[in-house]
Amino acid sequence: MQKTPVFLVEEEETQVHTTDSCLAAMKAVQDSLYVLNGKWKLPIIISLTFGNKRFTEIARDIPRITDRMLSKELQELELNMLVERIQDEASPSITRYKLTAYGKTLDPAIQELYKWGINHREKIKEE
Amino acid sequence: MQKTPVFLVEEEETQVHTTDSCLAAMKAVQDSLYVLNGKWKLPIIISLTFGNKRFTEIARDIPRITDRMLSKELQELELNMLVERIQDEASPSITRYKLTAYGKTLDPAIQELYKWGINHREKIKEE
DNA sequence: CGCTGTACTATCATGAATGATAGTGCAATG
DNA sequence: CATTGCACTATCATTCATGATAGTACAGCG
Repeated sequence: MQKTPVFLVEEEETQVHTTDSCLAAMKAVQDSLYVLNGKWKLPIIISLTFGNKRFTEIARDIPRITDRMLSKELQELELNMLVERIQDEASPSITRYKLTAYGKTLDPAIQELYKWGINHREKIKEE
Repeated sequence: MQKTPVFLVEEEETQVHTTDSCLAAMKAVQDSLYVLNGKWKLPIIISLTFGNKRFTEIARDIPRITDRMLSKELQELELNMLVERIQDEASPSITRYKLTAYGKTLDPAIQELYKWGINHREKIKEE
């Protein structure tokens, strides 16, 4: 069995060939976070998992968000095809936002972050 | 079969009682992100999932990170009990960092972010 | 017609996060 | 014993994300 040429010392096992897959993992995760970056993207997405919403409805869902931020983040989410702007057919002056199918693929990740957050809050309380 | 009281359907239904669980979800997710915030926390954690490492080893794993940032982030991760600083018993001048058991509980979330990141990169390539 | 609500955009200010650079004390190494 | 590597810390500069505030165009409503 040939080992790939790593820096080693002591228990070689500790360090064997970390870097490739490690780097790949870091990159992938950073790709995700890049799309979700900023303070408000996930709150917005979460708000929209509860139904299609109008601008002000989202704003009301998310404490302390400003119009400027909501507008900006929605645009970025649209660019990344996570969120879609839709016009009401009946009254076209009404705009709504909805999660795209692609946006919904974030659900498993959000679920995990949700679970961990809940758990973490518990843990903190115990101290 | 009783349904939990959810929103659904146009008009009033769209907004019925979203806010409570929605807010809870947002908060939990934000709790998670609060702990993982910054550019480097997840890369560090990922690096450490590949084995206990010394300061410079982690630094080498993560392109472009500076000593200052690595040091700072490691401290925060320690404070949050995700990472542990350990002294080698044989040669106590050697410091290593390891993921705590608690730190490992982040794994499912990281896995999902990883999967999504991979998938997203594919999607982008297709365009 | 005036008022309120919606869905924004524009401008400016600020603070926090990060980067760049330098320096420290200690250990091991040749 | 000089040099290199390790594991940091300190200081300063800069950028970027966010916040604060104001303003716009359009619509529906009474």
